Amino acid sequence: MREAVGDAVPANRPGRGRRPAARESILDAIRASEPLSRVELAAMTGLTEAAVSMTVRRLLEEGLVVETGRTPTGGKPRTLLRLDPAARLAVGVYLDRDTTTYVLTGQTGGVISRLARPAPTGDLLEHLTTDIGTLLAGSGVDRARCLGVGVVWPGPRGSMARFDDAPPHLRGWDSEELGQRLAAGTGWPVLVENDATAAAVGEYWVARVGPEQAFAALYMGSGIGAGIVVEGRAMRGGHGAAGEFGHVCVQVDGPECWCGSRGCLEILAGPRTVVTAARTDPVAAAEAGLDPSAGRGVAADFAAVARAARAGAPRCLGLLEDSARYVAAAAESVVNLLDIDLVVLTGPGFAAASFVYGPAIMRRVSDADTRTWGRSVTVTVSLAAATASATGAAALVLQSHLRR
Amino acid sequence: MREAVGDAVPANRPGRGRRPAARESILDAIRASEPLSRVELAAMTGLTEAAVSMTVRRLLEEGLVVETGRTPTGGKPRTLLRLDPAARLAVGVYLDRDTTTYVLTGQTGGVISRLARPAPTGDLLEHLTTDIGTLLAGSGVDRARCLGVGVVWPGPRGSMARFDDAPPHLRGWDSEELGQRLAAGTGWPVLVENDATAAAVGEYWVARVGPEQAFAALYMGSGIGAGIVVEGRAMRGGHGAAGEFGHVCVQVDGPECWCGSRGCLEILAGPRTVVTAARTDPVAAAEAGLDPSAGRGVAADFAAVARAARAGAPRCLGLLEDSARYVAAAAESVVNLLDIDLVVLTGPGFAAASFVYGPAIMRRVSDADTRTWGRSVTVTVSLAAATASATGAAALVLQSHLRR
DNA sequence: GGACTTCGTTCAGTAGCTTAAGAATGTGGG
DNA sequence: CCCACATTCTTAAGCTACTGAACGAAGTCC
Repeated sequence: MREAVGDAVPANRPGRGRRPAARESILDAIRASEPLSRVELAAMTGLTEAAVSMTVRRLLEEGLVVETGRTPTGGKPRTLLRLDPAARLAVGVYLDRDTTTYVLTGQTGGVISRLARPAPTGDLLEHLTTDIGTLLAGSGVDRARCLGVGVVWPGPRGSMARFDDAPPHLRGWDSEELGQRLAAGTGWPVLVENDATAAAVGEYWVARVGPEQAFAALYMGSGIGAGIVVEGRAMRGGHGAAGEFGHVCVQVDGPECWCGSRGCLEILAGPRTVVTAARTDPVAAAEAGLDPSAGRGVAADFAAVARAARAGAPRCLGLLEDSARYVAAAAESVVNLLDIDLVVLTGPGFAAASFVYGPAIMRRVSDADTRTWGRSVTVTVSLAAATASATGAAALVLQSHLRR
Repeated sequence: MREAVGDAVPANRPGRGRRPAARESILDAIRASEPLSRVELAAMTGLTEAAVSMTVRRLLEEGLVVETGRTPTGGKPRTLLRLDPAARLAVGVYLDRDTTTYVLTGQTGGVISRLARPAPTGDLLEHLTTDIGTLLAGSGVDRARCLGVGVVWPGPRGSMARFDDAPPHLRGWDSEELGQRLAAGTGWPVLVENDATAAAVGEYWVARVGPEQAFAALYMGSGIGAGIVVEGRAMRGGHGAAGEFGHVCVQVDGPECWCGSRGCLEILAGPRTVVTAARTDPVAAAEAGLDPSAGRGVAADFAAVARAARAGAPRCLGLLEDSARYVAAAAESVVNLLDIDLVVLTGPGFAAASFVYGPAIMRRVSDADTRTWGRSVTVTVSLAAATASATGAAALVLQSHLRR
């Protein structure tokens, strides 16, 4: 029902036999904690050693996994297994407002090559197809190894039509349709996802988060969202629109939000709000070098404010700290509601300003934490926050394929 | 890892074969939409008709399912299948502050018999064991049909020790330990869960919610919590402490909460706050007939306030409406964050006051809904809100067993 | 060199599904 | 009444992914 566009793996595979559970759990265990030996895999997955042995043999034959080294024990040494990074590839595309970013990643999520283009003015589909071709050709890899394409755009899946401020080149598109037509054009399966969920899956994949951790990725781009991964599965909600972190209410009677509600995080503390405040405050605008008459877009201006704050500009720092108070409160709500263990800040916004937001969230969460809940939540910043969406899109493809 | 106390069903059952997926999906489909024929089951579950046929035969032999009636078609009529309500039983126990409620339910969640006792002053375990015995003996059912005992207490799983206002008879207990010792004492498997999650599972079970609905049960007892069920699975979070709806922040710089944070829903709008406000406001206290010097406990006083409000008392109504504004905002946060389709109000608090909270939540959610998100969230009140915890506890047992 | 330890594989058996064919049970037409 | 026809359900054979148990492999220690 809720499988993504182009996902070629129905829940109950027709034909003979069922979807092998061993394959998925073994690959996921190796991904999260490589290198691992077969005995360790058996212990971690709960499978028998025999089952592990057979499944691993198949994975070795397929080239997904390689044996690398051994560790001495009392008896026969363990043979260590890793994912072969180059065995399978995936393309991730991030359709930002003014830039389209393409990445080609290997099986472990590492970026092999990258391409950035200005947002297309002509036919979106044509641009995507040719740019993906360029990316692959330029990196000289075997196209047959590529598993598919992940596409991320800002905002939830579905139609862009209902958003007033949709980027012009995306206006009128529907994510399902885009996915299907791109799949038809390129011949690869295409997954479409929102930026925050993709970033969460990417982080889960690249940062070796285990399925035992309840995990939330807070994503700040031109808006603010959250991707939530529990028990190794991304939460997409009833209609693929989960993660609207920006519309968590942090002030009952706050200002009206464009969504029709009041006091949403987005309107109180979103990047657009921060930038607007900076543009209209002469001091802050001067600190950040903003041109109040001709803003260069939310993302760029937000980054400028963050740079200024980092360099010591007090007014810009103040604006960010105001915003961070709200974000921290909303983050705490999410942590409390879902019993989250790990919060990762990611996306271009947090990439620029995590030095303010990170400590603010950590303070707010840890206060109640140790005192009341007897847990400890970790708050970190993604290592590749700026490009998290695109690599996340690629990780989506890897995940969906390796779970086959 | 995160299986509950006494749960006899590990994720990968040792021994021969795997956990049969067909059994679970068939039982769940019948539960949600009985009566169903075998062909319909095949269509709904994605299994083949042969698999359905075989699995159903086993279920018939076990007595879990019965054939009841047929519907004409063009050819051979369909044989309709239902759960046999009395085939399996479960006991649910709700350890409230001053009352302990016991229910015995059948397989469909219907209550067969009920027992209420004042909270024990002596040995908790002994009281539980004998009362459960009394309940079963009094209803004259076959003890062998009983699958187990579900126990619900206010607050998350784990130790009660860290809560200052824990009821005296529960103080010092840890949920794991209680479950294990009760299991040892009675010989039945025992599951322990918090009130909100149990109520959510109960509602999911009894109200025939399907797994395609993302579902949140908001529970108001002496505190306020949420149980979240997505894709048919209760979300328990990293440490079984998910659902702390009461500690969603609805006002960044709101008053300090006992949890160590600020502006939590609980402190702004929880039943305790409402009751305190009513006790200290002479007008409201008079309307509700509260004795300001000797409150009868939060639950009772809250119910009194709600009764007065329903009868037209303006001050009490005002207090509830104030509270409802906050609850509605927090509910909206949850709906937006998790893309929830269905919100059910349950627990004694909402049982008494849903006439205020229901419309308030509905208004707030539906405003942004149709305008922005193109979805439609349903807000309803549980049919058995007052006893939802106890029946939910029983439903937990049914669910865990039938998923074997 | 042989006992011991630990790791990994092989082999037979089984549960839970599949596909494919057929049996059961109704309807409607001559 | 009997015979197509439609539809539902069952049976039979086979495949796959596992399990358990025994065995082979590759080291260490004495």
